[in-house]
Amino acid sequence: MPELPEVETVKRGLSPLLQGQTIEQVWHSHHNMRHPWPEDFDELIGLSIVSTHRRAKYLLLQLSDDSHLVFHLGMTGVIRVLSCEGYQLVKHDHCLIHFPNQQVLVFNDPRRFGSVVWVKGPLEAHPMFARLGPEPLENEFDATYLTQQAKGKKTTIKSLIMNNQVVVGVGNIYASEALFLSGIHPHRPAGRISSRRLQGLVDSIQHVLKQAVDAGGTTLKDFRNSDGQPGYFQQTLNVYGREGEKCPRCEATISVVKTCGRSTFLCSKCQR
DNA sequence: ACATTGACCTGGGAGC
DNA sequence: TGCTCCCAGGTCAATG
Repeated sequence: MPELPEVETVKRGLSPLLQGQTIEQVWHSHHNMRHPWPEDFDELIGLSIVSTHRRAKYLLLQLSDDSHLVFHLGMTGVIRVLSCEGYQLVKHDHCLIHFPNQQVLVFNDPRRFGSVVWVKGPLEAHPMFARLGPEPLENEFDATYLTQQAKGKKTTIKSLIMNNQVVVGVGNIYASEALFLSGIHPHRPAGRISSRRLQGLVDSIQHVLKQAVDAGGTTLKDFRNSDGQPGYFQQTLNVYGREGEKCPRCEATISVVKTCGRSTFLCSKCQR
């Protein structure tokens, strides 16, 4: 289940394999993904990949005509670059991109929450990107900003930090973890938290995301990086998926509650 | 305008 | 063993 650190890990793995490669052949399945397949997909042929980037949970391939091929991994998407010699399609393969060096990019996604979109204009003008908030690891995301975003909001703090218009890349796992680290109860109304505590939350979000990036992402069920290797961050999760275990800070028991339809793990003694 | 819920989709695990 | 049910969660449309 890729969040920001997982997509960043994939990007770092793919970058040296893709940079400078020219697209020689493309194929996509006829299954519906989150977005329809580009009708002119074949016109990718002949373009080359200038650089790879990440914005929020989107993986961006900048092409030689200044367009971007955008991948979203959804919940279960995996992108790998393999030798195309003798490569045979496996179940849930949805997109192949062949390169002249006998390598092929393979996008496999069992649940089809992911997508591949070809954006030809400026990214920030595309509806998918137009309303995205700042990157959590960049300077724009700080206590002043979060305090301003939280002001007057009745929604829960967990819902606020998972809102892409407020800040991108914080999914269910890292939201639970950051709220634990900063001692804030996930159900607390966002507008009723002091800016001092929001500063702590910003620090926690950045800390947990940096740690996870350094560990190569979290592996829960599905995530594999571009080498097919799992991430190692799950070994350092404090509360996520640990219902019934003891809080690492106090001796209370970790519980799970539902917030906006998502499981939220917390220590109700440490988090107020 | 803001806040919350449901739909999308499949595989895996629990329970019987 | 095999069946059914439920859950996982990112995003956005629909609803409150």
